[in-house]
Amino acid sequence: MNKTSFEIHTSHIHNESCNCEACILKNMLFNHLPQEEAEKLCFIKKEIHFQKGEVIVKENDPIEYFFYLKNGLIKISKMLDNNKQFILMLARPHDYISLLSYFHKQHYSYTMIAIEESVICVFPLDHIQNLMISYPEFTVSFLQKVNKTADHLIERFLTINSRNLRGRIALILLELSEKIYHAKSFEIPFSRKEMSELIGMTTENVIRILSEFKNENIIKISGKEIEIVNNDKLKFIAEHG
Amino acid sequence: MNKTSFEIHTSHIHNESCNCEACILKNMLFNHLPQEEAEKLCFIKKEIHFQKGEVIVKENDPIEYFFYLKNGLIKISKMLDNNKQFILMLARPHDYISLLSYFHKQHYSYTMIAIEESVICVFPLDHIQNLMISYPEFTVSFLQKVNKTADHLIERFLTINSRNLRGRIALILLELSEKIYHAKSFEIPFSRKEMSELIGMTTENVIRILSEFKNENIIKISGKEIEIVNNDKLKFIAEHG
DNA sequence: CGCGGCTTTGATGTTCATCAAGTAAAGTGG
DNA sequence: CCACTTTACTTGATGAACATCAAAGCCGCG
Repeated sequence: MNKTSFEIHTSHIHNESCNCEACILKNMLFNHLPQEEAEKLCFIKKEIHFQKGEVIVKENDPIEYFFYLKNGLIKISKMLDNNKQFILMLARPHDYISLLSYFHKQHYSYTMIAIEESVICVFPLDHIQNLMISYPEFTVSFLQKVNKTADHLIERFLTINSRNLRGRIALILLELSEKIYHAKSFEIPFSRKEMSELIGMTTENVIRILSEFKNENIIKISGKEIEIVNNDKLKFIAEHG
Repeated sequence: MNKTSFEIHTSHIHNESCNCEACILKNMLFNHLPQEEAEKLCFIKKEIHFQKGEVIVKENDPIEYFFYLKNGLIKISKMLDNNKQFILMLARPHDYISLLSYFHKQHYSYTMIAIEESVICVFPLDHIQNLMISYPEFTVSFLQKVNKTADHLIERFLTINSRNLRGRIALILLELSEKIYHAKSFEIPFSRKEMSELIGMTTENVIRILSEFKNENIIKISGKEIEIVNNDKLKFIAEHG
């Protein structure tokens, strides 16, 4: 509980040859570092693999590394006072989700859990901090990323909060379809309970509304397999619901 | 509408002698600048005064200046899709609220309105940006501030959202009493309508619950004058309500 | 086979928004 | 300063949205 999950899961670490050009160099953040620093980073980094459901970091874990999501999908959540989880957002590669907690606290404010098989790249925290002092443009681009992530998170929160339950379910289905899977048919990557945590409602009502949508021929659904049949209607519900 | 309020209100600008030692030097942010840069900033800055209710910046205004709140109290809000305002947070001096929008967008994400007589200090944006490149520690301290503000905002949002209406009213009354005025008796700095926007409920219910608290001898209230009589009970409601 | 966790549906009750209507307060123009 | 208008505040009645409770089916696992 008071150690990072990184250490718990060291068996997952893969030390690979430095083949991250495709990742790092495409990345606007690292564009602000000279070639040699980028290569050094690439050499230093460790890749850690997580299976679906594995905890990457826990709320209140000490921050000991800097990391970012190379590929996969994770959920970022926070415990509420009533002992319920609330999922703040889903994060994909290049969302720089780790940034939200860094640099002003010693401990993570949020829990991050892989909801699909994911790979994160881990760097020594002090190395990144030194780079930030040496290359101010690098730091500024961090700042931009943090602001963008925070804005997105607040926007999402406000949007979900101003919708009724049907609207919320519609929103999350569209998010999965458009932002994550880019497809009308996909497998919902979480349980009904997780889905309820993602949008702040009860599990029963998630199920009820999914059934409604099914009966209204807006979706086809069986277990976690879902197909969006009437996309326009779903969009209408998401906006006006 | 497409100009910043700063320009609309130029009559408010006061060019004063540089007497901001008490403000800037006490400030951890500016500790990362050399003396001469801090003095230059102090000389460049313009102070702008706002009366209660005046708009400082509007959502979607272009960001043309860097500013921070020297003294006073402001509310930061955002328009929801249903055309209702939601107040994200109250900000006091040194909250660096302006930071939330900077550096990744050309326009403000939020509206900021003075709810008490307030003074902001305004700097040319490019000057600050140049300082950020020249003094990385300064930039890092910005990053810390932004993260802290974002964390606080999210925390507040989640807390309010997991309470029933009585709990929300109790929370905001305690926030005013403990964080803003440091007193059991104070004048509520906003209307019942604004209060409802601050905690996401209807005006009618704000009034209803204030009346309930009055009848239960938890508070004395008359117009905007309020006195917290039973602080423990209010705290209980805020935590368990 | 039996147990626990996840899912589903139905019945019930609470919480809260909405509507309506009236009072108080505050600004406006003559 | 007073009549007038507008805005803020207050209370009650009603209904809708949603949580909670209860019960049963399903499925994987030991």
